[in-house]
Amino acid sequence: MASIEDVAKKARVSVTTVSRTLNDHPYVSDKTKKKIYAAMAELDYYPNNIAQQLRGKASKMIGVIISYITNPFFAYLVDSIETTALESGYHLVVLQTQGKHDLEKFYTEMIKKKQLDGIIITNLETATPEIKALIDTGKVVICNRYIGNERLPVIHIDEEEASYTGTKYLINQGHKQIAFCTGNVMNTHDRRFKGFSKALKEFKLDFDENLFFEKTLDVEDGRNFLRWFAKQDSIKRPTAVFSNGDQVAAGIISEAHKYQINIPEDLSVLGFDDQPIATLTSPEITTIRQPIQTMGEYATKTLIAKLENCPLPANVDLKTEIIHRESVHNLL
Amino acid sequence: MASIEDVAKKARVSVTTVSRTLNDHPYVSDKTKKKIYAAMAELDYYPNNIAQQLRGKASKMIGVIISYITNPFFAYLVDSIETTALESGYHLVVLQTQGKHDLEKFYTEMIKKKQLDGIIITNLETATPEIKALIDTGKVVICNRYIGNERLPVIHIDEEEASYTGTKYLINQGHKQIAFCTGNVMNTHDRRFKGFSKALKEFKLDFDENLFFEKTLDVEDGRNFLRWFAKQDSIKRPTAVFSNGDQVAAGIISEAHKYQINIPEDLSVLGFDDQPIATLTSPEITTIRQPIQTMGEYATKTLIAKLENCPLPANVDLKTEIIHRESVHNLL
DNA sequence: CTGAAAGCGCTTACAG
DNA sequence: CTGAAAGCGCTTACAG
Repeated sequence: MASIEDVAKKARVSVTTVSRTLNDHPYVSDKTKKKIYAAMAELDYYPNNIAQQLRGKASKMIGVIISYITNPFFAYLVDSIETTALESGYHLVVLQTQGKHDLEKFYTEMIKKKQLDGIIITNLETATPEIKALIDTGKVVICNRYIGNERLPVIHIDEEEASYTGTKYLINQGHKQIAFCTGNVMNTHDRRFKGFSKALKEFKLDFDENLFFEKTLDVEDGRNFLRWFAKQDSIKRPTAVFSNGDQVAAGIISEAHKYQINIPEDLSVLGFDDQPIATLTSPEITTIRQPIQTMGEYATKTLIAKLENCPLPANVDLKTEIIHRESVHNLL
Repeated sequence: MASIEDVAKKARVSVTTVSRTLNDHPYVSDKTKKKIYAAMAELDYYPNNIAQQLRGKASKMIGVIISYITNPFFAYLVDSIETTALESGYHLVVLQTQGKHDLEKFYTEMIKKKQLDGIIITNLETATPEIKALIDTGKVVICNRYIGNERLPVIHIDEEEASYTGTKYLINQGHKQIAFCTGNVMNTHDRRFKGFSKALKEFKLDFDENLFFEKTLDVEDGRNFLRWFAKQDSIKRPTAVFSNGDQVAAGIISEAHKYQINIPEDLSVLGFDDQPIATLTSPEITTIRQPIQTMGEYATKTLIAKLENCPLPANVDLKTEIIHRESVHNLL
């Protein structure tokens, strides 16, 4: 690989001048520039980005920590982050934890090793002092969710409001026994559960603990829910389920076909996210749309602004919205 | 940020000794090591990976060029590549072209700039001399597909065989008018089309050009196909469609509900890939399973072996298989 | 407009 | 077992 020195020799100038040409420094004569460009082309020269970084240039690489890229929610989030990052000249490293949360520490150390300029963490599990320090230096931004109970700046939708509105919608359709699925374990800090409880309370409905489902995240969890449902006495069955995402909803709907359970007549299913799958099942999924793209874009712009000490992007409203399709039945 | 020199000073040894400790060099006394570790901890020292790279260490970053991460096929491929790479200590940079193939050049230049050790290209469009040179140096591996007609080493399934077998299966179920969807434009080098034609010829069936559908890639393209189908006279309609992936198949099936067209009675749909969506539609999709995970793993191991001058991994058989579900009707 | 030289933070051949 | 010094390929303050 040709180095800047090779170029300098071939063009019969100093490395300083070559470097200046590379960096569009004003004080290089056109004649010299031409010579240098010719030499570069001849040698197929590309500046060694590593050497540039050692001289203080940013790596222009940011990371995103996610659980699974195969989860469409994250695929869409990563898409939006990658696209936004590229616009500012950054490349994106995908860091999957696959549920192993000890990898979070390993990944964030990449900042200290200078491999990465910054990181976007989605669904932070625990805020270690290291991560908090990194947040303070502006090299880490949290997006989507933070499970712990400390106050931390997180870019997210209003989970409580979304879930409150969704639950109220179900209640207004005449549902009184509503199952609730969460991706976490039971946790009073869970914002979606808070919104759910608030709506219930408002309508003086009791919450039945047997209708609470923990760690319900993907298609298979949805299928399992339906299998549980099928086993219940018809009187004890919930009439609706607040599923924790369209993947879960799709699993419920698909499995229902096998048990001759009619969706939505026997069970109304409310999704979350509004992923493409929501229009591919039969019936299609009524769901709470989440502005994934805007969220990813805003998180990325915030991180890059912090990295470059620029003014932060204007606040955006991460509004959610109920998309009415076919999986919720009106009992009234 | 503390540097190796800071550590050396604090531990009262030379930087050489610190470096040796860092790299598990044998000739450092335990006593010295202890002092050094203590100093490192106190200073929260992390070796600057950039400086290490400038001294010849690999960046341990590889890239993968894909069109869209939101396409589940690529999400699964990237998942498998990332997981395999991490096992060898490599991190993965996701490089989306989003259809803009001029980005391929920009991305491969990251190798020359030393930002990336190597790259896996999926669906290479055109093999420029630069890319061919990179393949020769072992820094680029092509995975999945190469559209051009030069002979290039590509890690892929036997597309022709898969498509031949799938088509024969449809014919054996009594189908004679079979529509064919491809992601590309009409191209006699298209392996799937070759396999399709071969099966047709074998059974002395004519291919109807009107049943050939170009650039059919995603859910929306599937919906469009169904809309076209619904408009045809029943006699002119194909009885089956070789869709170019489960996304397309899912779009067809979903749209069929809206047009009162029964799948598979009115139209048999054969998918490709065997993605999770294949069990979520109603009816579920009969499809040709593709070993995406094995393919990603093998491509990654091959690239890393080449980068590290190790023996290449043993050849694996990337076998495809028809998964029988509900979307193909037996006419006999 | 141009160049010599220091230095970014490491590793390693050489010397002890 | 330990250390002084060169050098990886750049950029930049300084001098001209």
